[in-house]
Amino acid sequence: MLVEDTLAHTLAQRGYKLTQPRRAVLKVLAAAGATLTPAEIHRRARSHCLHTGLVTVYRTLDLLTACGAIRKVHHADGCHAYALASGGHAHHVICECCQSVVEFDNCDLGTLLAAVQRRTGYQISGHWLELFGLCPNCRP
Amino acid sequence: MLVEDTLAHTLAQRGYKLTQPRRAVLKVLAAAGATLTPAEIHRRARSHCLHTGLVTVYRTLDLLTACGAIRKVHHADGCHAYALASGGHAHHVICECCQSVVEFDNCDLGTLLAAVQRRTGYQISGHWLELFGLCPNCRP
DNA sequence: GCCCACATTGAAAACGGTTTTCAGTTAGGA
DNA sequence: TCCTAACTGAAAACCGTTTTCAATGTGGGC
Ligand SMILES: [Mn+2]
Ligand SMILES: [Mn+2]
Ligand SMILES: [Zn+2]
Ligand SMILES: [Zn+2]
Repeated sequence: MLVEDTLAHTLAQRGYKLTQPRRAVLKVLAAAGATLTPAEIHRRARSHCLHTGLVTVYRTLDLLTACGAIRKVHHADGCHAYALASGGHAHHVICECCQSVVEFDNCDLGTLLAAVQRRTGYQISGHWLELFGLCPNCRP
Repeated sequence: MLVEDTLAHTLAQRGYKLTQPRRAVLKVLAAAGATLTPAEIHRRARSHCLHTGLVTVYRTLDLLTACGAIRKVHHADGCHAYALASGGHAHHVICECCQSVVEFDNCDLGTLLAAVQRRTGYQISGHWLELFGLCPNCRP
C-alpha cells in the first residue's frame, strides 16, 4: 500500500475526515524522504490543494503525531521538523546536508542504560536519540 | 573550587567582564542541580541582582553555551532548558518529576552506530542522546 | 584610587513560530 | 439528497527569543 494511503487509513480509522487540505498534507509527507518544517509542508501542500492554510498543517501534524504516524525531530539550530515514523519505538538518522532521513529501530541501549542507571541511581524509563551524518548521496 | 567560581573563571579567562547580572546568572546555574528554562533562571537571578534583565540571561546563556559550560536540552513539550555541562562530549539523564539532572559521559554507542551505518549507508558523525526517568528522590 | 574606552546592560520594539478565535464550509452517514 | 458535527482559514493573539539603542558599569592603565 502507498504511504499516502496508509496515512489516510490511519486517520479514517479513528473517525477523522479526509478533507482536501488534509490529503494535501499527507501527500507531501508521503512523498518527502526528508524532515520537513511545518512551513515547508505548507508551501508544498498548496501545490496539491491551493488554499491550504498553515493552521490546518499544524492541526494535521498534531493528529498524526498523536497517532504515532510521524515524529517531531529537533534540529541543532532550534527549529523543529517532522519525519515519518512507522509506529513503535524507533529513532532517526538525519543527513546534515540534505535533511534526508531514515528510521532505525534496532536501538540496543540495554547495556548503556543499565550502566547509567547503576552509576546515577536514576530509574531510566525513556530515551531520545537522534543521529546525524551524511547520506550516501551527500558524501564527498 | 565552587561551581560558581569555575563558571566565573571560564568567562573571565576569555576576557568577558564579570558584571553583577552575569554573576547572578552563574549563581543560579551553579546552585540548581536541575534543568532550568531561561525564564526560571531570570526569576531566580533577580533574587541575587534585582534588576537583571531577561535579555542578559539569554546573552549569558549563549556565552556559556559557546564555552561548553552549559548545554541546551530539548524537552518533549517543546520548551528548552539548560543544564550544566562539564566540558567534552557527554549526555544528561533528566528526572521527569523534579527535572533534576545528572551528566554521564560513558556513552558507548560504537556498536550501535556501526550497525546503523551499515544498515542505512549514512556516514554518522554525531549523535544526540537524552535519558529520562526518576531520580532517587522521586521514586515511589 | 581615578579615569577612560569599550563591553555590557535593560526597556522597548521587532520577530518568527505556534495557537486561539470564530464565522463560514465540507465530508460523509442517514 | 440532506443534515450536522467536524473541519477550515483569515486574522489576531500568544510566547519565547532577538534586535535596537541610549545609558551604564567594568577592569586595565595610570
Ligand atoms: Mn527543540
Ligand atoms: Mn554520546
Ligand atoms: Zn543527504
Ligand atoms: Zn526527581
